[in-house]
Amino acid sequence: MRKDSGAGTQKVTIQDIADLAGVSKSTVSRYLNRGYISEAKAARIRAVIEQTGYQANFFAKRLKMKRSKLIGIVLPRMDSVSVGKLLSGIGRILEPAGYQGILLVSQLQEEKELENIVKFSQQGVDGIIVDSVGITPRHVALTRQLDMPLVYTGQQREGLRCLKIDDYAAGRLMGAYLRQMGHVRAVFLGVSEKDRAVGIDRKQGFIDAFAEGRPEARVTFMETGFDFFSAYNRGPELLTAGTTVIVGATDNISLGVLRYFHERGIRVPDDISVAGFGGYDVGAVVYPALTSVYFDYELVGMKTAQYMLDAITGATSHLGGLPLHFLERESVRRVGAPAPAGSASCTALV
Amino acid sequence: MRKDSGAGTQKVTIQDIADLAGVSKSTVSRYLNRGYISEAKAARIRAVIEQTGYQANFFAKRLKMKRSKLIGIVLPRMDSVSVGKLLSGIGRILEPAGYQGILLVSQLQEEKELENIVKFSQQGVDGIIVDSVGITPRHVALTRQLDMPLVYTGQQREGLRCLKIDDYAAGRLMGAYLRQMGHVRAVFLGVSEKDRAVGIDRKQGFIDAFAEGRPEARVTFMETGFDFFSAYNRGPELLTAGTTVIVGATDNISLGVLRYFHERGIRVPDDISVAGFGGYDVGAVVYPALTSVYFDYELVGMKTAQYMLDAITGATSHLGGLPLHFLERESVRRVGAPAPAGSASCTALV
DNA sequence: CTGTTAGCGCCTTCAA
DNA sequence: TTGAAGGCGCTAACAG
Repeated sequence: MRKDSGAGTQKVTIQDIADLAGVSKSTVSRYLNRGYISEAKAARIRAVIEQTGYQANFFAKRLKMKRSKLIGIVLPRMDSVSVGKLLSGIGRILEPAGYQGILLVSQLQEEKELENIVKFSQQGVDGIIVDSVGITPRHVALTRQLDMPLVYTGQQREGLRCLKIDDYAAGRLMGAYLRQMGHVRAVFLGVSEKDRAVGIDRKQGFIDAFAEGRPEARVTFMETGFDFFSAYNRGPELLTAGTTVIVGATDNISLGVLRYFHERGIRVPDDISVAGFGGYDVGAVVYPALTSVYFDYELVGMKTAQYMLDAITGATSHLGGLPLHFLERESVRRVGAPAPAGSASCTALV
Repeated sequence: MRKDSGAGTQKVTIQDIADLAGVSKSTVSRYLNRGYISEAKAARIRAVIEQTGYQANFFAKRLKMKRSKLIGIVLPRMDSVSVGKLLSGIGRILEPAGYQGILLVSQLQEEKELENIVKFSQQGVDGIIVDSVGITPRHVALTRQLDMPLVYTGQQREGLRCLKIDDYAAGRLMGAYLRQMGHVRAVFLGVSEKDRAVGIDRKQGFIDAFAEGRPEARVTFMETGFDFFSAYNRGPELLTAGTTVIVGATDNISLGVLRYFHERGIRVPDDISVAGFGGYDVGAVVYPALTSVYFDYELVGMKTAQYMLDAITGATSHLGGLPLHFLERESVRRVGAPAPAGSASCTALV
């Protein structure tokens, strides 16, 4: 005798409902997938399923199907706004396609990142999205080993599926803006060069556009971490002679700088200008509101997920570009002679 | 002929390595699980596994085992610092225990939250953690239906496994502090009462402690959303006669208020005090730094996960309390006569 | 249109 | 200790 109701999910199998409906397993299976059954039996089956609350066993199904409808997502960390947005974007695409994301966090460690990729591949996910902090040769090798598609975001590497904002272009956008605002000497408060995207490309883009055709322009580089506080602690070294603007590689860094200046009674932007990258909401709430380059991480997530889906189905991807948006707010002031009008655009499509 | 190496994971089965090692499937299986095999065969098997890079098929294993080692996590949203911390905490416990979290996001919709729980139950996870925005009778009913443990966090409900910070106590902590700082008239800028934890408990705790034994004390309630901007927009209504302090139900709300006051040239805390809840890092960077009650969401995550594990293994949980920490920073000033010394403690264990 | 027959890859008695 | 056999729940030919 079988528990007829109330009891938990998962106990009743396709066989049970076949018996109850007086048909065979395969008929039920057909009903469940693409029909080809008489309306009469379909109705009976439907009724039985209804009243038993039958749910197909996920693992049995996957074992047969060879496709898990699961996408592994490897993240460097969890406690970051940009990661949150990225995930929202990924989910926005994955969910309607019937896929589900499953996460593993690498805690900013390369070793763990690799491990996580391997772990996912063992679990038979259909694809892996990696928000990497740095793609090494080992990543490349591993990626080739795997028999499932990998899509990287956050970092870029020749020959791999990658999708990220154009950090170099973002840097240029900021560099061009500050140049046009008349700044000549800047401090770029950046992060480790191990992070190629943020540590190198973004910085280099800035320097290139800032210095372009101006031998007198000077950018001093200083390194810090990703959080407010480590930036705050670099505060005392920031004010070198002639510097008129501090550019943080991320908004968080710039926020730390803003705080430091506030405590020292140094007024922004009157005494010195500050700018950042990311365009987080919080930058609009502090005062002065932080001038920044906005990255639409949610869109990055969406495109990355689409790239993944295309890779799975074998479709060719037409992803278009990732727009960069310049947020001119309050933390930068114009210095020296006014630049020629109309020399800076506010939105670039790269 | 079989591809001997290089090729992807997942193709080689237990049968393959049995053949290669000249033993039976069951022997290999035994080797994989708890041994009981001669060292000789064990060595041969080990070698073969090594060189083939064999990985047990996840789904086949789960199908047999009835345990997935997967914990479903239902989140209201992704783009929030507290959710990120919560997840970090959960991962910290789950991972060493050999479990893995798998996420579904409800986008703050009750309907989706319920759907997500059902979805997980179908997938055969071993347990579900729900960071809920409001536990309804339907949640209660559904929880009873399921044959796997559910643990709620974020909200509380009799008869369900719940684990959350004590919002009432947090409210009291703030209320007591402001009272002791001499404030008499406050505006509590809170959220919808549909969110019982934040919308009701936190507020009520504040009111109770703030007004305790002081018939002259007055708290005006105003409702807003969870983001800076909706709080910012309530700015014009904030300054009612005699009000000396604005308490935001979350730090984000208070940040919006701070910005509004800044724009109006209203000085904090000289002209008016502001305080919040959450104790996010960013509150330390704005100026004045925001006085707040700190919630250790990472710890909440850890305890929640532990609760889950205990529920799975049938162990009884000894979870202890969740500490609340008062962050006295710069945004509140003392008004009127000094309160009797030593009447406020800075840390409460609840 | 439907039932029968095979497995998917793994774990687990059950004898040997 | 080991191998053979059975089955987890489901899908996918294959005949009818």
